[in-house]
Amino acid sequence: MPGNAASVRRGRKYDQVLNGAREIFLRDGFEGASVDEIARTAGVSKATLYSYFPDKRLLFMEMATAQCQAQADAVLLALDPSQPPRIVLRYIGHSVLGFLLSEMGLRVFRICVAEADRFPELGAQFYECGPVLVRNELKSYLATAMARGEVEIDDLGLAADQFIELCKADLWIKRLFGIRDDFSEDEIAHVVDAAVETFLARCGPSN
Amino acid sequence: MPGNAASVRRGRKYDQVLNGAREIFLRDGFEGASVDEIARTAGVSKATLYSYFPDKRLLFMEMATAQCQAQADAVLLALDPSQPPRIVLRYIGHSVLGFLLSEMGLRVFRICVAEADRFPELGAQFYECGPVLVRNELKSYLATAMARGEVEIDDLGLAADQFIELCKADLWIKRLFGIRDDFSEDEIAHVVDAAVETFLARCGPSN
DNA sequence: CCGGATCTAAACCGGCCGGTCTATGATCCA
DNA sequence: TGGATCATAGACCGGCCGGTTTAGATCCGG
Repeated sequence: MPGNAASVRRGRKYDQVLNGAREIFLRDGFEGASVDEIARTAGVSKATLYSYFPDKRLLFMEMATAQCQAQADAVLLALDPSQPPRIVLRYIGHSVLGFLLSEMGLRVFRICVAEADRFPELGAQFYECGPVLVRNELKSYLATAMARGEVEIDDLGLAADQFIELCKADLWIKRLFGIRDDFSEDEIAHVVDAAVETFLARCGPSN
Repeated sequence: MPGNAASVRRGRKYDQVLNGAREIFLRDGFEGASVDEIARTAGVSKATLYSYFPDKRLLFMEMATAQCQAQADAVLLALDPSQPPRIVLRYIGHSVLGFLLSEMGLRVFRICVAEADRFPELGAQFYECGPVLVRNELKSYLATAMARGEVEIDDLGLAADQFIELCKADLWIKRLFGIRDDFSEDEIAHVVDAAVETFLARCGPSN
């Protein structure tokens, strides 16, 4: 359930405030965003905003974790563990890259990374709500695939991490540092396919 | 040569200012760092600081790129291309992870990521001075190794990126989000070895 | 020992920010 | 209908920041 942090009130204007917060935080970052502008964008007075959220940081956390949850849930919903590795890995690769390369994924990641040391709960919460969920799902899929004899893996957790990392190759770092802004479906498919090939070369059935 | 940005003056106090800037920026981030404190730490008056660097952003860029250059150069210096893939890949893996997991590497990365969109030249410059150098060196090593028949690769650039990404698995994201602060040599060696194995499983000599 | 360049401390400026408070208006339920 | 709760606009506060300026100290080559 979404009630992560203490003393966040629910009520009629809750979503309204959160939407305004998302828009401004993602546009301007945590430090760059002004509470006045969030309130204005949300169509709410500053006093109202502060009656729902005790301070700026809690407001940001609530927004960021809601985004991650929604994203991770959407990915996991459509995953079919009965499919063979090539299919499932490609699906996960495209999902993960789709989020990481998207405007929202990029900005949430940037802000969480930037604020992680001045605001440690945020880093942990982001990690739990996003990367960990996908990683665990992939891990348990790999376990079932191994039970079917489709792959052969000793360290499931590390293997899952390796595959996720493989998917990021080239594209993600360029996006992160603004070298490139968007990528064709072909480019993404190329990287994902290469990730699948490399991954299965080590633990695939031919092994 | 270090003269990247326009209108940065050289002089007696140049390094002094840069050292103060490094200390405060890495401790507090870009927004968090105050120019007053940088000047104080550097043992220099604010007026002097502004006579060397036209503004805070240029000062930060100069500091960040100097750090990256130094780091990348140190790695590349000790690389011996005549060694076989397992040796060279392990060396590069340990070097890259050593930097990424270090206090300085972490902070430089965090700040550059955070400021990349409000400050696009910084993202590009960091990318060029750090990741790209290592990637290119690895790429050209892979080319020579392929000439010796030790590996078989069609897309050298993508392969280099894949290996770097494989090295990050598990450890780096935990460090980035503050889940863990330090890692044993054994943990690092385990991840690097797994990266080498996965990488060579696809393109190694047995293939 | 002089004179220009360099450095210094500290005051100063305009501006923005997070957060509080006040005084008024809307809503709702008994 | 009346009173309590909730929302509103916006003034207000203390504080910090990047950057400029001033007025004087210090250095150094000739």
